[in-house]
Amino acid sequence: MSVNMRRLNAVTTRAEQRRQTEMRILQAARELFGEHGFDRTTVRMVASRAGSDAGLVMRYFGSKEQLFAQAAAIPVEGPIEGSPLQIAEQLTAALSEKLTAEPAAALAALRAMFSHPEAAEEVRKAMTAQQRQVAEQLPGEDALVRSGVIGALTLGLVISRHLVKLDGLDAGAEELMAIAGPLIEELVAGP
Amino acid sequence: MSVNMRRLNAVTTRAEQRRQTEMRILQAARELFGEHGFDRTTVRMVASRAGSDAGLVMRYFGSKEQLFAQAAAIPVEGPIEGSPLQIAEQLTAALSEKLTAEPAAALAALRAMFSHPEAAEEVRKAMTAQQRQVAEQLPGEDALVRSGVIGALTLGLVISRHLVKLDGLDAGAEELMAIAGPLIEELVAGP
DNA sequence: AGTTTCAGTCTACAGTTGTTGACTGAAACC
DNA sequence: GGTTTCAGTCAACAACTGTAGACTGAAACT
Repeated sequence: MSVNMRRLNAVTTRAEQRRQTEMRILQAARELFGEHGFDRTTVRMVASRAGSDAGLVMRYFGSKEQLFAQAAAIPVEGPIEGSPLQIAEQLTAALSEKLTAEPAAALAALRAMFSHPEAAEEVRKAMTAQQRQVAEQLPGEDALVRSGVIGALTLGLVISRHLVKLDGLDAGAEELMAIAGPLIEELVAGP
Repeated sequence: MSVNMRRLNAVTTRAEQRRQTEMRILQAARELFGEHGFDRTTVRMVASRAGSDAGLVMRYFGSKEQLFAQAAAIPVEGPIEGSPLQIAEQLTAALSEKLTAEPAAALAALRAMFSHPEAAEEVRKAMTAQQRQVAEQLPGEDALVRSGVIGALTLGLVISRHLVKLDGLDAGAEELMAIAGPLIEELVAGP
């Protein structure tokens, strides 16, 4: 009982304290990058919201770029496969989730895409990968174009709802899906 | 013949020289704002590409903000009206034009929208106005939502094509319209 | 011809930013 | 108990930015 034993009244050990601080910084970064984009978010702002210090942010994450990379990492989406009908179901389910989910992290990546070339490239890669995979399983000559339109529709809906806050798109997710769902089915089925 | 007569060998008068310089600056601003967004574009970059000087840009346009406002002004779109069939036609025509047109100015506005709050508000206003106007003429209970989805689809297509450069969306505008057109018709018609 | 205007250039300033390094105190170890 | 480690703080720097103002020379006017 030599190591790690002095945790009697100390509520948090040192390693855990650090982990918590890192998480607070990362969360603050996600929020701020999502609200103001990469360029308008300063390291000092992040540190301040996290109740921390700019120097510490640098030490823990290396640079603002690396902090951003961790904060706005695009979650990898599972493969979409099956019969056209199943594909349509999975696509609408994915869209529904994107419209419902807490938008902080996704917004950070989307915002950055418009001012931060590397982020744009990453979004492009993520979208292209999924789009290609879907296209392979769609019937028809213009499968790639149609799956591209599906991606565009998804992107447009997410941006219009969470970023532009367009009138009407603040409707319930079910109502939106009732309208967007058939469009996706139609795009999956082809002409 | 006292005024404006010394234009013998002088290829350009002074007033015209100035107008040309202003135009060069404005064009350079459009290009650079479109390529790099508002924050990543510096007044010096604009001046340099225009073969001019940063101080001069300030004197002519007042501030970087005002320069941007002029460079990225959103072109006012004509009203859309008529029978649902005519509306669908006008909407598809508008989309087709947005997919074909030179994207510099539009990109500047779009890029800025995600990092520049005032620009975001302006885009929101422009989109909302058109969307409301369209919604008024659509049948059905959920007209506003459907016209919102039309806006989202349009936005998503423009962004995916010009900014993300998504695979498949680099197809000819006709091919794209052959796919997107029916979707718009369906959204206009309602359930 | 002499004076005024003004397009264009150059220099400087004040504020902000990312980033670094020295310092401090308490927890972790022997 | 004494030493080491390390999370957290503070102050400073170098680069860059928007912006202002003084200056220059030639065109425009009388």
